[in-house]
Amino acid sequence: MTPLGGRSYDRNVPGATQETIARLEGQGHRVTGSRRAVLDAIAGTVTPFTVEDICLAAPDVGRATVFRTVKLLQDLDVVCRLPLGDGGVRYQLSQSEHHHHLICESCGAVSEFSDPELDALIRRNARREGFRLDGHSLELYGLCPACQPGG
Amino acid sequence: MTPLGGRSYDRNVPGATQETIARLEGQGHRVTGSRRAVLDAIAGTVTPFTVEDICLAAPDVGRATVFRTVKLLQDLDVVCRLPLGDGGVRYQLSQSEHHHHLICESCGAVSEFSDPELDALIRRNARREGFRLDGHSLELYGLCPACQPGG
DNA sequence: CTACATGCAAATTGTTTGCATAGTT
DNA sequence: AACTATGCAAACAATTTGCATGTAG
Repeated sequence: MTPLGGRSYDRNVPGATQETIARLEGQGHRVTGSRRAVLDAIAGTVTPFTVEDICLAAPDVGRATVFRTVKLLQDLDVVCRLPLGDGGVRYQLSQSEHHHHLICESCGAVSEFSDPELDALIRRNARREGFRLDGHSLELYGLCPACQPGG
Repeated sequence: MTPLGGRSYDRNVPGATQETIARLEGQGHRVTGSRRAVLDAIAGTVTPFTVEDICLAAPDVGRATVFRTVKLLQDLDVVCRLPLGDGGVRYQLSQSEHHHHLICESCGAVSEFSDPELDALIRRNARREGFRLDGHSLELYGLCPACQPGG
């Protein structure tokens, strides 16, 4: 993937779309208008996004196609599914580095952070239980600075 | 769904049902036959369970009531929802201590662990980002000992 | 007796599939 | 031209809701 050394949150990098298109071609998938539209929608979305977000951002693409495309992107490891605590299904670009989510229960904002020390500790716990770790997800729920009383 | 063998946290403790009934009464909720049946079903289930599991174990209780009861138990903090990677929804008794989940992507087994050091690190990250932390969820995905090649 | 709980079925919501057609390569 | 992808609608699956009836307190 694009070696974006970029910021942790806000918008997805524009280059990601181009690179994904290259990957589609490389794997023998066709680069269609619908797929471009979905990729653009994803690139313009604050992570993490829902299928609904994409449908709104790419209104000319049918729902079924959005679902099919998101699934395809999952298979290509371009996006990954994010199991949120509220049961809602979200996706986000699979980024090179691990990050976790801070979810504001008041305004719904999602920001990200990463902490190598935390990841190391997680790996250690998995090892202790005899698990072969493939991935993990960590979400913190609370109030963002702007939503705190007196903040 | 393959039960996870040989661990200490396989079955739910019998006392939990009685305690939950006491809590229901204490909060002004009625203790009905359906609710008892659902609680018994949960008590007899290997964690984590699905709504379907309960419907099978308590066939005389209508589906809607099972959903309503599980939601009530969530509100009472008797059970908690588990966001699994495959999108399936499971629940389990909220255990006394804070814990995290190890989810086997092969057999679906879910085991638990807790690590105060990890929790402390999580709190520190939230503080650094200015978040007022209310809760968090952490799931690790991988292969359990039994499902590892050569394991 | 009164209000809350239940069951059933209809209504929602979220996701997948069948099929004829449009679009890529 | 060959074959894949799309859109639409119907099919599904999971969960919620309206309402008349049952029942715990």
